[in-house]
Parts: sequence; structure tokens; C-alpha cells
Amino acid sequence: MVSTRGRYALRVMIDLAEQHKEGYVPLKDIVARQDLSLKYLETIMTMLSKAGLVKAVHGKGGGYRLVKEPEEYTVGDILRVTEKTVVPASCSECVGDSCDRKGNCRTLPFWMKFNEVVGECLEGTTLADLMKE
Amino acid sequence: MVSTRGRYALRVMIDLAEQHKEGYVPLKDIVARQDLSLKYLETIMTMLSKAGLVKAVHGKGGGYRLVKEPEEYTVGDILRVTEKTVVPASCSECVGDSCDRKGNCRTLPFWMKFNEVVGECLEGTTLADLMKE
DNA sequence: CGACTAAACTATTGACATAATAGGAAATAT
DNA sequence: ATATTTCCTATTATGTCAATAGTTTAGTCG
Repeated sequence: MVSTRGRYALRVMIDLAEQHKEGYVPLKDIVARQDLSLKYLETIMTMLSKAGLVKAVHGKGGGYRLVKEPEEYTVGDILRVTEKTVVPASCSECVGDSCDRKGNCRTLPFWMKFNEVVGECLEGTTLADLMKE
Repeated sequence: MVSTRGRYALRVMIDLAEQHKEGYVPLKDIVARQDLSLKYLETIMTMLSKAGLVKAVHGKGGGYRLVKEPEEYTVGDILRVTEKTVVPASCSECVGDSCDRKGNCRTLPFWMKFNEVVGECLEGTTLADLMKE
């Protein structure tokens, strides 16, 4: 389940995409438009900034802006930053791992498939797609 | 992310499906085959039993057995019992809900789509499918 | 009936993640 | 200088998960 943090991050990124031509956008403005807590969003933005998804500028006239074009961000790119895990089951990773049941595991193929389906949906949608909705 | 509980539940259900002709199977046997904690599995089995997915019989010669045929259980049926939530984002439910942003929400269509894709994968696979793997 | 077996119930523990808030420090434009 | 805005470092409350333990209830078999 995608957390509140991830859903907020997505909303903010869409907001930034819509203001993409306007230069740096202060959080204050985004908070006003999206009706979210400033303090909470600060922690989220710091994550996005550290991950290199947005560029931040301190001080007056500063704020955040996208580093790339909206169509270059997938939903997965964004959620991977804020969610502890996006992989739907830890088993999806146990292929090269220390799971002693691999080889004759009845469930592994399903988890792999599940992981693939979720991944396709996450990587197949960009910010630009969401702006059109 | 699907929890350990859900993954164990799926494994046990597959195990029960394989022993489907054998009558009631005590947890002790399953634990031996699957190498899981008896006490922890008890709590999981009680959930499955209360939900009506398996029938339980106390005492000597007792144990658990499937109520229906393996092909009649989808993975979703099982995970819905053990997972607090299988819906990938709470937004997927906010359609008829109190979310004051619906109507002009940029993210809702994506969450709906995501929910649908996950649902298809979960409902499109049965215990019988997993036995073949 | 009585011993045995197995599920069911209740409770507890530790670990961890999430959501949200708070105060101050560092950077930057005017 | 001052106002603005990001960044850093807590802290709190809440909730879930994973696992274990002890006891009770419900059947079976001799």
C-alpha cells in the first residue's frame, strides 16, 4: 500500500510540473494550492531533493523546480524515493538471495509475475501523463 | 507490500491444496514440511478458518482442510484475509468517499488504474495455478 | 469415563514505519 | 540587515507486524 507520504510526493511533483515554466516555486505556494502541512511537506521535499529529482534554492526568490522535463519522470521514480519499498513482496528479490527454498518454491513465480505487473504500471506512467488527466 | 503473514498463508493454502484428498491435515505436519513456527501459524490459520476459507476440526485426527476445490481460491481471496489492506492506495476507494478533491484530482485516475492492474493479477491466479508451478 | 490431541482464545513483547509537529541553522535575494 | 526559504535534528503518538506463551475448548480413541 502506497503511503500518504508517497501520495503527497506525487501531488507535489505534478504541481511542480504544472509550474515548470515559472522558475523556482516556494513550498508555501504549493501548500496553499494543495492544502497540505508545510512542515510535513518539508521533510518530503528534502527527500526528493537529496534524490536529485528536484533542484532546491534557498532564500528569497528560491524554492523548488524540476530538474528534467515532466515526461522524464515515471511514477516509480518518485515513489521509490519516498516509499521504503515499492516491491510488492520481498520474495521478488530472493532470486539471487539467501532463500533456501528457491528452486522448488511454489509461490516465487507468482511473486515475480506480480512484481512485473506492478512495475509496468509504475514505470509506464509519467508526470506528463498525469497532467493530462 | 505483502507481509510475511500473507506469504505464509499462501504457502499453507498451497500445502493444503496438495493434501486435498487426504482429509484433515494437522498443523504439525504443515509446519514440518514448510519449516514455519507452529504458534505463529496458528494465528494465521484461525484467520483463514474464521473467514471460511478452511474447515477446522479439533482433537485427535483433526486439523484443517480446504472447503472448496483449489481452482476456486484466488490469491486475492487469501491475501484479503491476512493483509490489513490489499488496495494499493487508499485513494482507490475515495470515489464515493469524503475526499473533497475528487472531481479535479490529478492522481485519482492513476490510482484507479493501479488498483485495477493489481486486482487483475490477484484475482486471475488460483491455488490450482500455483500448484503447477 | 479419561487420556490424548489439536484448534481457539487472550495476552504480551519488541521492533519498526508512518504521520505530523517543532525549533533552530544555513543560505540567498533585495 | 532583514526577510525568506530550504535544511537539519529531534520528538511524539499511533499502528502494524512478527513472534511467543499459556490457557481453554472441542473432539477422538481406548
